[in-house]
Amino acid sequence: MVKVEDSDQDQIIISTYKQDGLIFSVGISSSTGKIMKIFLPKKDEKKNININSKEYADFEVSSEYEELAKKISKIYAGEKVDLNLNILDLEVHTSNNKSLIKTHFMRDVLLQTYKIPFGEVRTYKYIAEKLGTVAYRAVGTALRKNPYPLIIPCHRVVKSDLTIGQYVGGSRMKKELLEKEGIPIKRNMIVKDNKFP
DNA sequence: TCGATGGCTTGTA
DNA sequence: CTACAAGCCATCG
Repeated sequence: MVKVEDSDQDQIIISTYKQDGLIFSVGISSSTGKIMKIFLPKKDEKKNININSKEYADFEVSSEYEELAKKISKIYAGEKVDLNLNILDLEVHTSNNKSLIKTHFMRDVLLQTYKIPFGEVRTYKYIAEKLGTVAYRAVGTALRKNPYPLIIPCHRVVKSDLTIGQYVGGSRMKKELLEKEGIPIKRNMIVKDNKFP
């Protein structure tokens, strides 16, 4: 039986925006126009391109979505930016395509995380319980692979003891993101207030 | 397919 | 307070 691997390998358009010495980039599917990947800011431009070429077989750099990349930089800066979910590709793809959502569990985790309001946090346990499971740890594993950091605010998910927890961009970046949203943190611990569920 | 591995949680010392 | 073990479950190779 012959398996066709590259039937849905469409072209990815990469747009970037530079701000304060940081490079923000976003990958859009040329066929659907939806976001396939948000890259956390990088300092090194060459590194940025290397990641793209490693990730995608076929991509081109274009300024077409520069405004979108700019919006993402604003989220990083701590501004409250509303971006609708329908600009993201949230379909479940069981193929071995990279940077896509492969399971319903992962999709559910991402959707639940999206609901966390600006300036608030929830725990991994909370997300799991909302999904009716005790797979606390698997929630973390799913968020680790979040293709849309900042838009899907996985930085707002913290540990049950209220310490920050891990983050793909490093726990320092996670802490800074939370502080920029006005969440009080002492050492590595969220200071509990009435915004906590 | 199955064991190893994780952005976790809880209990115990 | 810290440290560590056991439990849990989705994912990966």
